[in-house]
Amino acid sequence: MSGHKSKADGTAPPRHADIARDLRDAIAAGSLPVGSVLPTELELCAHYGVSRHTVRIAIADLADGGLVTRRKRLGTVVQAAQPTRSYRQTVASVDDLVRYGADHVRSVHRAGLVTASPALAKDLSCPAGTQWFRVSSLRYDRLTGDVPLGLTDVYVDPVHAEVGDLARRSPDRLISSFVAERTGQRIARIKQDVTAVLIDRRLSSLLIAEAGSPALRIVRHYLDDSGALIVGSVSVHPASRFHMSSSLERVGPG
Amino acid sequence: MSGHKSKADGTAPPRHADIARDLRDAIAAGSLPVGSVLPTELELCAHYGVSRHTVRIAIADLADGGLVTRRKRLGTVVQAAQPTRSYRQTVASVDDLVRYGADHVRSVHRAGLVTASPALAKDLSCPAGTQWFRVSSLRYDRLTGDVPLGLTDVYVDPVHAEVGDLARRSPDRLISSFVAERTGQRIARIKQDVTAVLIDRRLSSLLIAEAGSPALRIVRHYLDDSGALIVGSVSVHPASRFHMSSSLERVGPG
DNA sequence: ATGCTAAATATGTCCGGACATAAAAGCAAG
DNA sequence: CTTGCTTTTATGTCCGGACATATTTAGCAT
Repeated sequence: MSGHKSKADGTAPPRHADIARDLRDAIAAGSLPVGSVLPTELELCAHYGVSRHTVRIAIADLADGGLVTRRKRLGTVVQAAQPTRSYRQTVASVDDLVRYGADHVRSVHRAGLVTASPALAKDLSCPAGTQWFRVSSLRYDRLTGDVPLGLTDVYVDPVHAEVGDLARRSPDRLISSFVAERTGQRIARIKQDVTAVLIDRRLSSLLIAEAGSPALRIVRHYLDDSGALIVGSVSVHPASRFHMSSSLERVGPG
Repeated sequence: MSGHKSKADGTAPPRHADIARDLRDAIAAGSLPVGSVLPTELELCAHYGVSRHTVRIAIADLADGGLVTRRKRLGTVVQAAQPTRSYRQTVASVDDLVRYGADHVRSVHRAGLVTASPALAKDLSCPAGTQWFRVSSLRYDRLTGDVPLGLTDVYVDPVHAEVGDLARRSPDRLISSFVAERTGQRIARIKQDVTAVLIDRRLSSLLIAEAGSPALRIVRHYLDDSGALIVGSVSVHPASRFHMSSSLERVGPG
């Protein structure tokens, strides 16, 4: 151990950082390709001449960066070849994501079973003909309240049809959170797709907006840990009343 | 220690998680307010009857969530009362943010000095009448190349007017990165605002898209560490050729 | 009162050991 | 060949000890 006291000159990194960097380089260089299993903790201890504690800290760093995942018996599996995280957008909740605040309220317009048309099937990445329970709601600003900010269709498995009533009774809460509660599933990932559309004649009367005027159309998939779709949603917001703001900050080294 | 074997029934969380939750609750409840110092590691060991290792894991969890920061001699200081980071969107680079990949190329359409109109002043959060050097570029898909994916106006301080030539010579690189390099400033934060517009007559010929058709309009501010605007940009993308996809994943506890 | 130095304090790194847990692999029986 | 049980394997939790490091505090000299 006395050899390691030489780091007392203040210029040497901790051992675990060296090991993490070594492993990170090996992954990036392809010698530990995506899908491969890292040497076991004990093998790495032998290889680097360090304690298991030190190896674990190093690997935890890789896991935090999303490069590897760890499973008992199977080992430590490479998930990604690059630490890809240089900018980060953080939101506290799904509410923040959709830019609704405390002054917005939802009004359920209609709810019921629907069969996925080819267009809806494309939105929800499901087979055409799939049955969904749809809750359509208009979103208003609580203070002004006169015209809707947007219309959102939320799609859930028909076994959760009771969320229609729950949504009516709790207009301040998102439907996706009701479903997550009732199923015990956790929303682990949200995929979002934004595009621009023209408001058609059907939406124009609902949204009290001129047909042909521009709107943002946002499709969201709320996914659980295994990647299964828990809830889908399709929102349309007249451009004049709604925009999406976000902020990304740099993390890690430049 | 034998009392702790009772967690072998599979239902009890690890001890470090209980301690982290306790501390998190105390912080949220205000008994450990922002700016205060947590009990020392050794005090927490005595209080919870656990080893220092266990306490450190618990506090590391709080530190990862941004609730506390740790300093030698001073101790562990509460930074925030709420864990604000539940979902995270990560992008590797500014290129990824704007959804341009290796198969897209930029063609400079025009470059020159402009004076900020009230509308532009609103976009760039600057006083009307401010002078900017503007570089207008069309973005094409390298493979298909026939119609533009969008038009982007980038605004920089006129002292950096040479980026116009740089942009012409390196059509694969973002102008914001040129500016950052030349000024030695680092893009620390990117603010983005997305809305929907109709393509007007001027843009329709540039973008080879029908006037009145929908498009995404994206305003971005590239900010340095002090929050100063380094570069502004305004992009318009016909909806039929461009959409914004993003993915947010859950971090930290449910 | 000011400045410098040494001591004290709280966190950071690392070691090694023991046991728990999840899950893959192996083996035996039907 | 399939099923069920046991063993083995790799990670996860936790203990306790030792030394290093950054930095504040206390003490002393001018």
